[in-house]
Amino acid sequence: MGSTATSGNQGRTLDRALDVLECLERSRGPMRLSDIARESGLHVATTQRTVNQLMRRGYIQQDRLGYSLGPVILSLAHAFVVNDRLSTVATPILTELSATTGLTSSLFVQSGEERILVARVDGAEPMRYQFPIGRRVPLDVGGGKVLLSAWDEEELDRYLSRYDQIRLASGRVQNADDLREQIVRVRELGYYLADSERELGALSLTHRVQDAEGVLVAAINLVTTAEKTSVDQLLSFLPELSRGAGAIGVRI
Amino acid sequence: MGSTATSGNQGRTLDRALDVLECLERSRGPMRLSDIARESGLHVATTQRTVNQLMRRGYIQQDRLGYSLGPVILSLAHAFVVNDRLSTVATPILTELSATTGLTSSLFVQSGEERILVARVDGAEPMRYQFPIGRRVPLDVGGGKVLLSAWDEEELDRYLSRYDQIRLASGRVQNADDLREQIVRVRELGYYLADSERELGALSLTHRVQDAEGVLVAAINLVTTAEKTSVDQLLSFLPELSRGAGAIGVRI
DNA sequence: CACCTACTATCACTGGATGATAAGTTTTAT
DNA sequence: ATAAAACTTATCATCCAGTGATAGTAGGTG
Repeated sequence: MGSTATSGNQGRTLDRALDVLECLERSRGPMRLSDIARESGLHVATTQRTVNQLMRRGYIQQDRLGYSLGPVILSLAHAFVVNDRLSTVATPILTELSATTGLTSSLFVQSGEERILVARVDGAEPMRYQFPIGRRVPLDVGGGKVLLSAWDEEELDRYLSRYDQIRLASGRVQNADDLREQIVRVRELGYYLADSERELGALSLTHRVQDAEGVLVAAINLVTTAEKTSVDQLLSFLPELSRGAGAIGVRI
Repeated sequence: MGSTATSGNQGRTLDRALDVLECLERSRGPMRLSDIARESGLHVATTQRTVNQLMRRGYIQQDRLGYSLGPVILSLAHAFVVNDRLSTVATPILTELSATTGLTSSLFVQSGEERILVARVDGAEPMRYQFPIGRRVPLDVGGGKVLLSAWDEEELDRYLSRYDQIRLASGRVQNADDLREQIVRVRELGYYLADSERELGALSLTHRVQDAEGVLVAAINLVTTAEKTSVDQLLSFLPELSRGAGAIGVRI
């Protein structure tokens, strides 16, 4: 509920419209108007106007069961895919990385306090469950910490001070201090190894991607399972992973 | 310029924001702030506010070269793909259609005065150039006429009365009368055959998709080239195409 | 160093967004 | 079949957020 918007109360209209869109994004299956209103904390009349405006533009569609995202989203996504420098640069490098390691490799970027998977190349034998492109994951789990490690102290402090309150309820095992410790280690090493963190037996090795000026722009990782790959084996791919990250960095 | 928005002057803010997004959608490569302002006909200050709001939310990203669509678009698109009833229902049917015919089959829906490709399954030997998923095409070219054929007279009249003025400039061969004639024929037959209409040697056979109540919800087509398939051969697939359309229709 | 361009910040004004209310419509229950 | 419950659309006075002219700042170029 309430979601991200209305910080300070400026740019309300647009923020609310985006709230509505992301409401539908999170929902699986169509939503009724009143569902959207409740979920996003808006007045029904406001929701109705917003939804209709988005519908007129094709960002939302309506059927008997309710409202859902519309086909124009696909048009935007296509434009993103063909234009985005980072993902187009990264894809061939991920392909090579997956070829040499036999594992699934992927690239994700930060967006707010989440990371978004923008490219993925499957390994020799794809895993039973792969993150789909476009998937959003919070920054505090798994390889997201690589992105957090680039935050300046002030931002990080603010984030961590909120962290315990917000995340304890949603069932995180780690607390703010654990997280800070992990972030510090990532800063030293430049990579992060996640062992059964998100799912039992899931392994991932994540490395930061920096541009020519040294600013963090993304992260790439190799993901596998404990059955297929040992931790040591995975770590042995670190040079390849690091080289891949460097190759992406210089090309943007 | 000016684009779709500001019809009547209501819901301005949101419409303008969407204009900005679609501005970036059309552009290949990043745009400067002033480019966006000029292209969308907005004041620079307004553009700046809008762009920053969209950027805060991840719908737009900025690099040295300018602004472009952001990764959140991918998240929305992923949600659309997994939720959209029509495209998920259609895909297996398109797969079967492509298997039996050996041709590329696709599904598109109407959005405003354009159609959007929402699903595609490649044939045995994919063509050199395929429409990508998310591609927008005006309704008056090729199989789009199948969607136009479902418009009621009043809407169609208004559309056709604008047609000559708007489209003659953008190099269409057909005029409003030609178009009306073609639409009438589609209404009788239920399908449309496009022969070298968009590109020389390109052939496509498009059939309407109606739901249980008989309202048009989409169109499916088979697309091929003159070298690979004769017009008669393509027309011989009409029963399969029609059956596929029916199968989609009843499942939604 | 001066010039140009791109972007950001400020602020008074005003018109569009807002939300309470009510009417209309569809779906569900009895 | 009828009632009722839920969902959606329409109306409108109030007021605040969006607007855009202006000015200021940063970054790059000749």
